[in-house]
Amino acid sequence: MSSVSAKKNISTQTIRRLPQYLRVFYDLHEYGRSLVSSTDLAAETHILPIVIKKDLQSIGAPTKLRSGFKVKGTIEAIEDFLGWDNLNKAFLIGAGHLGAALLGFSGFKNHGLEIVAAFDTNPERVGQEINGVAVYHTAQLKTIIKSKKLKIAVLTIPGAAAQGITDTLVECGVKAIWNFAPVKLSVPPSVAVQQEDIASGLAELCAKLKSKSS
Amino acid sequence: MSSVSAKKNISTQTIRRLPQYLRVFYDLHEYGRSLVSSTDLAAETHILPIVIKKDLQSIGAPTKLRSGFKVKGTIEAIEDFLGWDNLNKAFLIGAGHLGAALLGFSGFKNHGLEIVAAFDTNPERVGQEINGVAVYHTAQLKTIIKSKKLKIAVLTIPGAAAQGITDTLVECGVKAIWNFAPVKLSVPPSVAVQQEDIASGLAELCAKLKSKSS
DNA sequence: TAGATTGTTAATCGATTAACAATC
DNA sequence: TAGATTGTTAATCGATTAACAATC
Repeated sequence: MSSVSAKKNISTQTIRRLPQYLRVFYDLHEYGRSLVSSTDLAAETHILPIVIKKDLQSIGAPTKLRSGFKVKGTIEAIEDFLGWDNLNKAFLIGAGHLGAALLGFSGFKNHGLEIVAAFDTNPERVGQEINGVAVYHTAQLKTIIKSKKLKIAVLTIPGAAAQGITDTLVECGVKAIWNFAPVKLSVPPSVAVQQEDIASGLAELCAKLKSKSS
Repeated sequence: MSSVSAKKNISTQTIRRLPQYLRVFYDLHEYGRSLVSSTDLAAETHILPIVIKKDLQSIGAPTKLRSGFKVKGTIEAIEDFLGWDNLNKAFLIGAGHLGAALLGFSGFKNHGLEIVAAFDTNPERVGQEINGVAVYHTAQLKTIIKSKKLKIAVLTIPGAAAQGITDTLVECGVKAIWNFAPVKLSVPPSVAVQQEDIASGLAELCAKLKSKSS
């Protein structure tokens, strides 16, 4: 509990928008812009300027002179807030289609995440390398997690196996689980879980489609 | 505008939870349950019973006797609400890692979606078949969309190409776009867009992780 | 009946949007 | 200065949660 991060309840929605801001700020920085106003950002992102102002304000993005946010400082503020200022080592369980897609997503390096190992039970996959990441047998899970002191897991396995594996992960001291299996995981309160459900987005799309074609 | 669907503003969050309910109800139906109470559902899903009651109520799920929701009828209500009662034919653009993962996700057939064609510009992929879906060259996009009368697109291409392709899709009469590229798309109001940003979930996880390890 | 449940209205909470003063 | 901007407080909107009557 550092006195610096006197965190004043930053909303989930704000947090979800931060990566988008970060991408825009990276671009701006590359183009040499040092300041940018919330109205300019609004034009770029299609988000209302007040929302942007509030969001960036809430994480303490630096903003001098009435000429907008400091580009470099805001990048640092977002990265710092999310802990993306240094790479978090993570591992992935389930090297199927989705797992391989995530392993191939080089963008994670801009997002604070470096996947350093993958696990699978399928003999065809074990021993392979996917995008430079070695695939180990799940039997080696405990040993490797502990020796490499990995704390972040990405779960891309079928729902039926998810809770069992999760229990093992918790035993091994894993602190965060990014779960793509469509199953609510039970974990002790000290472990962070982020649940992704691809079908939620599809449901939203279908509802929009229906209302448009009324 | 059928008088049946006198839709009374169903919240986005409710819509996003529907697929989860649907999965549970499929299971219940398979196990032969014909009725289920919101308290039982709450135990299964870790969602508060009042939330479940409200959600299902809002889409008109049938619920007789003070003994809960009718399993079969609720499945039909959810499927009907989302338009998942008959399969929507869709196509995918960008047969890279993520595209292949989505093509391999057989679960879509339970979710009202059938991907019938894929497009890519990479000569190594064109002409291939991924999970039984043919990969065509993007040059053939217009012809095939129009001849098959496809209305739903799944975009798994790099951000830089997304808006250009989108313009073509709109020209061809596409009505819904599920966009996995990290770019806000500009479309006419008659077209539904669902934006997915994988980084949002990661940001949420990192924020949770930080607050737990304070 | 007693008890568990839905149905429905009200209260709370949180996030977005508006308004406007302060600034350089 | 004039004008665009941040800073900050208030108002609105929407979603969640609580409360309790009605039901079989």
